Amino acid sequence: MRISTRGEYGLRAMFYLALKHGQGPIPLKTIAEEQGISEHYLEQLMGALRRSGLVSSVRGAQGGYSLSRPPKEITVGDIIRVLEGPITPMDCLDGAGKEAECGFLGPCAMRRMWKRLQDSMESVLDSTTLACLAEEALFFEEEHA
Amino acid sequence: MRISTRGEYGLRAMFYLALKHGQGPIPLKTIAEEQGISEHYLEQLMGALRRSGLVSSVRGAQGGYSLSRPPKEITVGDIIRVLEGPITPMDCLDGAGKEAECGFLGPCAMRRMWKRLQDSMESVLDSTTLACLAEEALFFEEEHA
DNA sequence: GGTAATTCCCATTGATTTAGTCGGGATTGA
DNA sequence: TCAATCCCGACTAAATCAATGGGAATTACC
Repeated sequence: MRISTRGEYGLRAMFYLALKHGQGPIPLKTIAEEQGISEHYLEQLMGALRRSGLVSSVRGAQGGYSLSRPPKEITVGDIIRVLEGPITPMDCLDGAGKEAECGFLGPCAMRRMWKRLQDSMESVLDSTTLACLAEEALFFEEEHA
Repeated sequence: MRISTRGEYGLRAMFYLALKHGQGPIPLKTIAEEQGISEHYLEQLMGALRRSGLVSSVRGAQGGYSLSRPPKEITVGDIIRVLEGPITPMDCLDGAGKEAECGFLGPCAMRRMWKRLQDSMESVLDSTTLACLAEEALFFEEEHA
């Protein structure tokens, strides 16, 4: 039940981009250094985020990555789904016909429990936006100042 | 964010034992056949569950496994923690001093988000007992009859 | 007491995933 | 042009997953 470094690093990178939103493209190198992440590894993650449309990139000198939507329109769930796949504790909940496998479609009590778990996970991840995170970080920074 | 087969199989086995609770020890072979799980693999899981005190075992002929507490006193969370480790999306939430690692103890907005996720997961898993699952299964079986 | 049933324990293995690394090619601003 | 940057595919070492295999210890039953 762990998020891997893909999700963790990817979210941290996106959080950083949210803080810099509106300041033009940020080079990968800056993000990686600032967040203490291997540059090459982060590159792979940013590639996935770009292909999914969450960030856009500009090549060449002065290039870099930026959010393709405002921070309040990007949820943590969006990011995690791109980097970690569907948010589900059990494959049988992931649509795509896989549910037939267990042979207890109707009366599978465990499946209903897993579904409740999935719903509770998605409700947290889909209700938290990058803007939420940035705001929260700012609030607690002030409080500790 | 997936439960592995350890948690899945282990829960299924425990659910089966809950249905048979009070009928004496159930041999591993029966559980494995009934639930379609590799006997040898399930053996390892039952070993862990025994060492954690959730089931007790009787060796020799007529032996087997049984729940060491009534089904309503065993939660899904109990089982998952034994077989999958602590329920947490991120290591830094798992006490034991690991939290210092990220260097953002106070103002880490992401950490607070992960904590909310963890809480929501634990609240589902810790509030569902084997008795709940058994009851639910019975209810839906009737409904579909 | 013998035997079959059964748990218990340790080691091994093949496949997959994770968390990177490496090297180079394409694009663009100055 | 050239330096900064993104882009892409291949490779790898380590860990984890999902078992498999072999055999020792225990016990009910005849």
